[in-house]
Amino acid sequence: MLLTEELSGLVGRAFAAEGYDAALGAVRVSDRPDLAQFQCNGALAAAKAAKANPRAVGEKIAARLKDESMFSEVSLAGPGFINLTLTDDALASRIAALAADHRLGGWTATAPETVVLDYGGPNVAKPLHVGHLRSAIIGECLKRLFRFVGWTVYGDIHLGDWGLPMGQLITELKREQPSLPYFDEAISGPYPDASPVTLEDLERLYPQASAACKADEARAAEARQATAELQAGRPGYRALWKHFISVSRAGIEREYDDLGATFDWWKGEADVDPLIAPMVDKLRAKGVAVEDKGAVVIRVARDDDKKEYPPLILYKSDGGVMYGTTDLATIVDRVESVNPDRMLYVVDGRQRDHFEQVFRASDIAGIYPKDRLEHLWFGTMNGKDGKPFKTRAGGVLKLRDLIDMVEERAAERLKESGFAEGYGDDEAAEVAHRVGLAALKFADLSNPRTSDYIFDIDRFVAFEGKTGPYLHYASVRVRSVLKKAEAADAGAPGPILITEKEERDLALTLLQFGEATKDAVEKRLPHYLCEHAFTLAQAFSKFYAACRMVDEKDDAIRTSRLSLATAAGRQLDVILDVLGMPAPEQM
RNA sequence: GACUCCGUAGCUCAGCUGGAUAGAGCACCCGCCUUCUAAGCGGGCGGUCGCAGGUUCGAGUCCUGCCGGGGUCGCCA
Repeated sequence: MLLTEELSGLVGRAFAAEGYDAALGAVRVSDRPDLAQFQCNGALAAAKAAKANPRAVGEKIAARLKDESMFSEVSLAGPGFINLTLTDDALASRIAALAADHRLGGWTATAPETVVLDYGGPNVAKPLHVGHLRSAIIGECLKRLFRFVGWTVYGDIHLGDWGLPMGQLITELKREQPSLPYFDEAISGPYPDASPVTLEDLERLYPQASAACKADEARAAEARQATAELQAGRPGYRALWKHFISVSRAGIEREYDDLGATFDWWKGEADVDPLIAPMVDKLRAKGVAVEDKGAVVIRVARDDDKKEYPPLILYKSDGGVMYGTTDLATIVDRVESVNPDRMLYVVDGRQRDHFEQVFRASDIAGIYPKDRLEHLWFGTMNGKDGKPFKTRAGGVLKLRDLIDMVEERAAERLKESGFAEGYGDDEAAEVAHRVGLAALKFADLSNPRTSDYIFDIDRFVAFEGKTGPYLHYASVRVRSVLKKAEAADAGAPGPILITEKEERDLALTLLQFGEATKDAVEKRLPHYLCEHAFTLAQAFSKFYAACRMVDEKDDAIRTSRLSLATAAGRQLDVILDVLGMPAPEQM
């Protein structure tokens, strides 16, 4: 049980004994650490409801708590805050339990769920750019976090391989190499096994095609036509399209691998293509899908809507499908395959209206209830000027280049600081990779998911203060000092004995891990976990600066500190693993 | 125009169901390596919480209006 839950239960019983709602006993970490470790504000709420004096209510509750042996102090302050401070013995016994737990006090879901987590969402032929960063990083972290608390998670990359860009690629290639057999309607296969394009070709063709279609309506129409024919099953286009996907996927896989993002499913929009026709037929029969202006749609607007929700288009008037169609069919697919308790989408907030449409459509169609579909949207990534991020040259920054930049900077810092002395080239590169990636990930994850995001290179390569590398540094120092202790035969970690303020603060921080994981899971907000990780690293750093370990003469104090350091290091490493940014062995 | 997210220290941001003296990090200034990694630790400077009303014993937090910015608004994804 979480410490705050244990305390809330205790205080809640005191409220109940005085005839109040036990829920008023909610205890949380104190806002005023100078006054107490924990606080309960329930007396204020109780007094409000009962029209009584809050201090009088507080006095009665406090009086009932004074006998509890785990408190060293129970007091009433201000308008009616109940302040609680634990005895060092009570803290020590709870740290002992935490250290014995292989999850270091992490929260365990009371009702574990099975969920599909949809994140990543890269598109065929488009190299990943900074815009893909957040979905990958947040999604990967949520996947690990949910698993950590006991959920079953299927991570699906949901590859964009079925829309208009495919038709644009086809028509663009046709202009360059019109003699390829894929374009000859007289030929229906077999087609060559070798791809007519390389990854570099695709990355050149797509922007070319995209620009051409924007500038020339005839080209756009041509691409739409090709898309519709591809989706209708034209053999040459299908064969060509398969090459696009396999060539593209290899590159995409490599990039996610560098980011440390892995997926259980590599499904694409096209995988649900066979489900679309039967799905739409069924919905037409039910009267859910209707014809409108030549298209087939599901109307999702409600009378009490504040804004106008356009219908979800299943078939365009040219017969092609849209991403809303594949999104809906993907829900069908997920219900049929694993029938999860929930489906979660880690996608940019600019698509909120779209998901609202899809979720409503799913609900109306009876495919899957809306209240189990969640769009875990994240903020828009802007440049320093508040406008959509662009490089100095005005283009998009490739993810690959960003990662290289950060790792180079990490390597430089490693050299400057003299940390890399004695490391082989391989290890130095590995350290730079881990530290650089942590800088990148922590800079992203430590913002609340829903906040808009100022993309700032300088922030990503800053390794001081509240950063990923700071967490790594703390982790490495724990390892290092424990190694030194072992070499000096300083004894095994012993019973917890709290004497110094820094020890007490570290213990209290360690005990807050459970709440941090619970908050992060329930709100689907990784930054709660980041906040805790930083507080923990800070508490350890202060402890490290104030409390000697290896050469502390008092045996009991020394071995206790080794225990505290061990617990702190293990908890930090568990968190770094969940955040997807494991620390190097040394740095 | 409608809807939506947002406006907190010089900069980037926290602030949980309204509660005590609004917190971090960076930047700036001062101090700390003959002792376990100074990517660290301690101290200082810095805020009319966009503006104006309202609800409340109590508002950065809730309500209304205004100002300023981002985003979305049927056959792109």
